[in-house]
Amino acid sequence: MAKRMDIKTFAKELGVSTATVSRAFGSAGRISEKTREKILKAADELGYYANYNASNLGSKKSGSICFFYPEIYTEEPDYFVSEVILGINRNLDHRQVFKVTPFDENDNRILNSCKQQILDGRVSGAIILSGTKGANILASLAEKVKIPYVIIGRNPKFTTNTVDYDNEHGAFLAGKLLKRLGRKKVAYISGHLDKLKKRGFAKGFGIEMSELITVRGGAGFRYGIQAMETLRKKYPDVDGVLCANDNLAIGLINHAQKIGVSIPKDLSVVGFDDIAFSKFCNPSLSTISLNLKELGSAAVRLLEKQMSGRDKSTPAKCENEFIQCELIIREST
Amino acid sequence: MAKRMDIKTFAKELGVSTATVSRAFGSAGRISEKTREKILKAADELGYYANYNASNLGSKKSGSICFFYPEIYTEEPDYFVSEVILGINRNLDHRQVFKVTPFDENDNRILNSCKQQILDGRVSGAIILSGTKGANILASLAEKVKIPYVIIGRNPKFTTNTVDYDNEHGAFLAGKLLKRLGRKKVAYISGHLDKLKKRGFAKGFGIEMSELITVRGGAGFRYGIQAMETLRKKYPDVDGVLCANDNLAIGLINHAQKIGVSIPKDLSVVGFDDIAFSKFCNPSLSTISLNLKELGSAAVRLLEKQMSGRDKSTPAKCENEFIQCELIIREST
DNA sequence: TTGTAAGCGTTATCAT
DNA sequence: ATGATAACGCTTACAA
Repeated sequence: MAKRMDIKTFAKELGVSTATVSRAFGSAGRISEKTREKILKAADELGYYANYNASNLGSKKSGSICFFYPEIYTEEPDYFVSEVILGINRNLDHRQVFKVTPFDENDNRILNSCKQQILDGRVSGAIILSGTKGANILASLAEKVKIPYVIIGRNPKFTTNTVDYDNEHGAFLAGKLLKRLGRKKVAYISGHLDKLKKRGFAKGFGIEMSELITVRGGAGFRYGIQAMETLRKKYPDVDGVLCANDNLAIGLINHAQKIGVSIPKDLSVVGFDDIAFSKFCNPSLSTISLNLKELGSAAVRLLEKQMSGRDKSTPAKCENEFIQCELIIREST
Repeated sequence: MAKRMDIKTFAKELGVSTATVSRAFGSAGRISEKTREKILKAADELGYYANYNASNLGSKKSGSICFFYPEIYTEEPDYFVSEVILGINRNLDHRQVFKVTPFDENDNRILNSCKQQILDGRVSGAIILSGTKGANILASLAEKVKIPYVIIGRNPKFTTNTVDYDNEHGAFLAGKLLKRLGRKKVAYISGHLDKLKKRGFAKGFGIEMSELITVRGGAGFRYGIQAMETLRKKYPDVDGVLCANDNLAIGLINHAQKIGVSIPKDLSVVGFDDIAFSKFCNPSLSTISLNLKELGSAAVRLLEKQMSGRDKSTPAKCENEFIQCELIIREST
């Protein structure tokens, strides 16, 4: 890094003290509007900026807002996450620095690096996408070091500061829909957070969970293709499916069309998440909308509530936000 | 933040000096393997971590690798960017902290915040997605403060440390394809970085640029729908299009099908970028592949070359990387 | 409202 | 190989 002007030489240049300069940039007052303006103007001209690390060290304040999420897609971008990020970004005060950090469940080096970020003061607020062990570890850590954090997704270990949505109810709606459409035999294509989805789906369709056919899916289009293959070979009489996520559904539909299975005539397909693409596939995808962007927005609201209503030692505990699932009926059912 | 153990008390606890503790975590040697191990073990047990800001301040080293990109999609996630990020993430040494920072061309507050991040030492290496004024500003800044940076995309103002790809040639391939398919009249649906694409497209199809019909598109599905409307109303005889990006193409195809235009019979559609989804639409999308992930990987390679082969005051100038465009023929042509 | 100076928790320089 | 200590560049009592 190039050497930059420091506060001392800048202050000397202006004939004021370093304290005054510092105050000009802060929001604590204790400075006349006139000198503040003078200093800000001079800073702009002379190119003075406070050193970030020094500033944080001095004030004992720290870092940026950080979004931690498990990286489960490796070949394709995770559209779910992309849209949540969109929601976060749009609602975050843009003076806040926002950092996006994927972590790999199975790579301890990466997970440790995330842990350390929380521990060493780089993160002043964390948004954590739930659903994996790693997420739990990070959330516990945030709790322990008492930084504001919010968890997206239900998590039995954390009952406060979460943004929740009801996978079970969403899947229930899907099951009910397929029943109403007169489908005879349904299957669930698994992926992520399957337990609740299966339960809801079976209930909605009016069968026991034990009767529900489950086909292994995954995360990403290709798993949808595989699942469709399995379906054809092992369960040719299935005429309705719920997929654990939209990508899976899109891959499945794609392959169905290739092998001459007509959607929705032969097979009704319901996705999960409602990513932006779902509206633009052909056939467009019926799906359970999780209101992804709203999920991100709510997380930010919760985080900011904690950061503001806060005695300096402990972040406030906030009530949870709840995001309603919706059934979006399009052409694939 | 909760108060944590600092290096002094930790060192005292162990009966060593703070310097020794510091060395145990660093890589500069000057410490016996035995004491290092002892210290690392104790740190783990007692929960000691170096404070990030203090550490950076002391060493005059700074921050993280940062990816700056202009946020042009607001309603939908930017899939182009998502895939580039994937490429970056996969190739970055995971000890590096990676920060993703969208900026808004038109919001000076955000742009300033980015500038400040570069200036105040938070960023130790920048990857900048080119194509906008803001990108130029940030790149100039990086150049000025002498941090390693790489620019993705051609930029006449920066002739070194760039990862380049040839939009013009890609579009040329698209034009040639449509010609070969016997299409009579083509149009270009605009979006981003249009000039070179138009030139290449016209050349490939064998017409003058002035003869090329251009329909206003944008970024995002919805603009594809609009463009298809325009096409129908104003240019019903167009039988082949190149869209500036895949989203545009997908939206266009979607609407075409709704209004009874058969793809590719009535209209051949070529996209640009080759996002993951293009393979899974129906019809699947013929497109110019920019090898998005490879773009990210190359950027990291270049950045690391600068950071390693570096005398301490100035990052090395590195040769550019060049990523080949490819024509991917699928069902939409 | 402003200045002085004591931290903030490291790293790096010199000794030893 | 280790220890003492002066930076590092800022913030914030405390004084004026």
